[in-house]
Amino acid sequence: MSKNLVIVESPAKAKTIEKFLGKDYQVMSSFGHIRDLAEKGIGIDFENNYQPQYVVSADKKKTVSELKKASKDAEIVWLASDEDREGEAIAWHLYEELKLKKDSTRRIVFHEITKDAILHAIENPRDIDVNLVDAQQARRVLDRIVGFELSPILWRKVRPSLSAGRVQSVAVRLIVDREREINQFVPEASYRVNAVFSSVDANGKTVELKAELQQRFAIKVEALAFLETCKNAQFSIDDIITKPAKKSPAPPFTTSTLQQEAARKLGFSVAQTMQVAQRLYEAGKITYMRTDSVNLSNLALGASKVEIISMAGQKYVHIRKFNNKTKGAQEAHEAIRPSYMNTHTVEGTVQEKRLYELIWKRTIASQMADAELEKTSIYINVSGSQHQFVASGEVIVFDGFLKVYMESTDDEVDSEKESLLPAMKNGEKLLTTEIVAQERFSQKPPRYGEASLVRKMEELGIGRPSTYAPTISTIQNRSYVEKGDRPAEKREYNVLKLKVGKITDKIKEENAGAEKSKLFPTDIGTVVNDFLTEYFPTILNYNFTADVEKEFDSIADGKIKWTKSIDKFYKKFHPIVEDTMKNSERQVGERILGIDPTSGRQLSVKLGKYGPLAQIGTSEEEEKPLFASLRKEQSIESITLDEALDLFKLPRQIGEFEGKVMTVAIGRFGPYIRHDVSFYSLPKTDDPMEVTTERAIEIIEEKREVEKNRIIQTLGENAEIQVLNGRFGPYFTCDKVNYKIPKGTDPAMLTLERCQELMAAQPEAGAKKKAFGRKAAVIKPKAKAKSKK
DNA sequence: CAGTGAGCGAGCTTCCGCTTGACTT
Repeated sequence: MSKNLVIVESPAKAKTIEKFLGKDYQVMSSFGHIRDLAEKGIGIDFENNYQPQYVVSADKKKTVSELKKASKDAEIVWLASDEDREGEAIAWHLYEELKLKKDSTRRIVFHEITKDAILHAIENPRDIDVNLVDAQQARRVLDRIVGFELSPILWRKVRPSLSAGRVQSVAVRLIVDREREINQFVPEASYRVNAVFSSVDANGKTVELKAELQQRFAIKVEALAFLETCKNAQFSIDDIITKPAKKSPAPPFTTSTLQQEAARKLGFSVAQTMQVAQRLYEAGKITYMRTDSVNLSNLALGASKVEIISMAGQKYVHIRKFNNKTKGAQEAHEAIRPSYMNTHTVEGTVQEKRLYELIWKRTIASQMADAELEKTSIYINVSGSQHQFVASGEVIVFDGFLKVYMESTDDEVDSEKESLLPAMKNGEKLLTTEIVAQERFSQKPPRYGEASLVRKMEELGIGRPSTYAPTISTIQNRSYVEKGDRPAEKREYNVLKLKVGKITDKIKEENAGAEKSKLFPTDIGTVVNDFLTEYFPTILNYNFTADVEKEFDSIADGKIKWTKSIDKFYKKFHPIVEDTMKNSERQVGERILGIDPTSGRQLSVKLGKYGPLAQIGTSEEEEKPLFASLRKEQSIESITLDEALDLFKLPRQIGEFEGKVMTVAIGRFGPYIRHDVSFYSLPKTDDPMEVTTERAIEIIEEKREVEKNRIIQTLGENAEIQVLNGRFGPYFTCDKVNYKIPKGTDPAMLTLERCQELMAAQPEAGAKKKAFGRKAAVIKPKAKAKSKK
């Protein structure tokens, strides 16, 4: 039996620390928080000064009893949870729940998992910081009050099972607000002028120089006038300016920056990044992945230096300490870095390899020298005009950290890469090959993706490293926002070109504004957001979290009692909750679009029981209203009267075939043709409003042809085995279970025996389920009930 | 797998932050 019990939050951490401390120390993990407010009801005693009702969570019962047992046997219990608000609370909950004694309990903290740091911590124990614990209790109770009082309002006024909270509701607001900005955005056009100049260099060779006019023209007439002056103008170099410049590396990764870079460079979703990082962490390959700190341990700095020297040389080393600038950062851990800097690559899945490599490069680069550049600008005069062209180029004099890593940006890639410029002299005369004035449009604000939303949240101090990924999932699970693509829109632009003394004027077409995997607000998200912002502007304010954080800081500093702080909030908040519950209307987000010209009745859109719908007439009128669902890509907010009217043109009869009527309509799975009792999906290329009788018959016959070819052969006495052509290629089916056919086997040549072999080799799905179900039943009774069905 | 849209009204849903597994097509 060990004399000392050390309790940390994470089991992987426990394993590492145990190695440092030797056999007198047993290290166990609490797996995070061990208890929380009661799940049933609100879990706060409002009659008794907001007394929190704590309960050991169901999944922590086992952990707690194990810890209790070990703590009884130990002489000293060392509470080594993280040094932040949550960590302090974990230590306190452990102290309370394990019924520890003050004399035999020590609170210790360390920011990095190194032997020195841990030994140092053991030598410098302290007491539990009660004020910091109280700040956490205030945070916890506030979040419970906000979440559990707002959500029921939504159940009543909008739809059951919805949710609201300090973090998620503001995250949704960011997306709704951005969507409105985009909808209201009016692109501004201007003319950008580019020229290609030529000259002869010292060796008599012709060289080219591309330059852009420093000013843009707002209107076509001005651009044309400028090109006119260029017709007979002289072009000469006015000045050449060369300036040194430098680029510095980005700091090492935090959770948020790792999520952003993995999204940009590897295309990972936020959740995927965290899963892969978790595996690397558990394998001991990287430090903890949920952190807001950019700090590196001295050990890591030293190891980085060694690596950089052996890889690139001493002059590439530049050891830096980065400062954290993010709001509310609590810095309980190090930045995310490789555990061993001399491990350049790891074994594992492709994803693990790629993420590790990213982390390694980012860490190493952060300790490397600045890149030194030389920026050159050549200014070119145009006789008869005060405007100047400028050509700019950039040369890397010393690559520094760029040798290993370059941070990506969200901005569209600037297509004109700056590069080396030809050698030229002041006053040199230039000839033009062509000058082009091209109409350009200002860009609308980009929609948020998962990672860029996380970045914005971090900037506002909303959410924590451990909650970014879950919050992003929650707002999608509640259908407040959806991840989706928007195709590019065709846009015309004007090009004026001056070449060999002649100006041509053309209209060209471009595709602009395509977006992939971005977050779009749904109608329900918009309705919920508008409702909450109207009635609870304080909570929905982007600064609400930052404001309450200040309050929590005061509590942590001992300046104010946590119950007093909560009381002040609750006394203002709760009456609004009651009032809203009683006096607000049911929220359907109705918009009246205008009058249906054929019936003269009102046309409106709103949220219905099964989603957004358009409605002709009102329920007060004698004649019943007509209804039509909105299409998936339409929204209450942006649909126009004409678009809504079109919805009522379906279902549409499109003639007869084999004596039966064909109708075209749009269902849950998109546009389809209905003929007799069968349904035929319309290919994407066919517009349901345009489909002709002939085309419909063609589609029906095509589908029948495919159906006919579906069965390759049947086997067995009662034809119980069918070899079929499916969406993913040939397969065979028996007893409603599908089986794969190995590559290289001709499906038409399959024999009954071979099929039976394959069936034996691929165990039946039902049997598998049963086995899992029984195993699960021991731990979770619910899983058993599920698998029986 | 493709038509809905009013309604008896039971009993359910929900927050944010710490941490890992357990389950599965």
